[in-house]
Amino acid sequence: MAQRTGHRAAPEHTHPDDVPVLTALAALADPVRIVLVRELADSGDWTRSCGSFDVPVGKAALSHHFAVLRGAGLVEQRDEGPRRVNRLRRSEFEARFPGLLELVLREEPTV
Amino acid sequence: MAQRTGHRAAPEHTHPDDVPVLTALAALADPVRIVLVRELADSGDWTRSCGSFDVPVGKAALSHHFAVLRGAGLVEQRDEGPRRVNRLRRSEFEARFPGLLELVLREEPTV
DNA sequence: ACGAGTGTTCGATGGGAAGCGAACACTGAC
DNA sequence: GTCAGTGTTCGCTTCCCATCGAACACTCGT
Repeated sequence: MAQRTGHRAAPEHTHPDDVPVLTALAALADPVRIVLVRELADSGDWTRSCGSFDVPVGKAALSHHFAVLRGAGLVEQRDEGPRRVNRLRRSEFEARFPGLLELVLREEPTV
Repeated sequence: MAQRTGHRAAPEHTHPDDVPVLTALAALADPVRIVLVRELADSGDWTRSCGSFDVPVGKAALSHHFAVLRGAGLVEQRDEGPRRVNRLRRSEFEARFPGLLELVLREEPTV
């Protein structure tokens, strides 16, 4: 049931509070996803669509990475017209895993 | 070169300062290694030999896990007679990755 | 010198995750 | 309605990592 107004199925979200540490760590232990999180942190909420990130992977893989980030409570998504815009759940994630996000963000951008 | 007194080759260590974030995260993103770190945190330095941990893996895998932990700057090892005793590099790791270790330690022991 | 206890290394196996291309679904503009 | 743009899903391949068993190395008793 739920609304069948022709809208696209809303993405499933997981709140950081419901995320095990291992899931959070695994989500962040990937080069591509780290880039996504960093770029997201440098942008305003709801300003970046999924396709607007500078990562060397195709659409399919990208979609998968965002699913992982959602599942780890790191990213919130909202449908805005044809595209899906993102927001880093900074405060919520920080409340659940103090210091973790900061750690990933304030790190060597260039390896 | 180096002492050839018949001693076993000392294990290679990596200082936390030389460890990339990704390596640290990847090292902690494993159930077995998390248990090792937690048990190690609850024990005094140099009191636990490699074989004294309650993890459901064989010696070979265990040895590998400790190598990973060493490579991530999480564990220091010293040969003591026939066994290899361990120490969690708590303060050094905490200085390099503030909050990370605490995060892993103060978490649901039972999933 | 021998044997028990402890760890490491080697080779092989299995499973899971990341990647791609193609096909499909939805939105908005024309 | 049709088309271009955007993302998801599906099937498949590839690669990496965790694991095991067996063999080897070292230390310490006896």
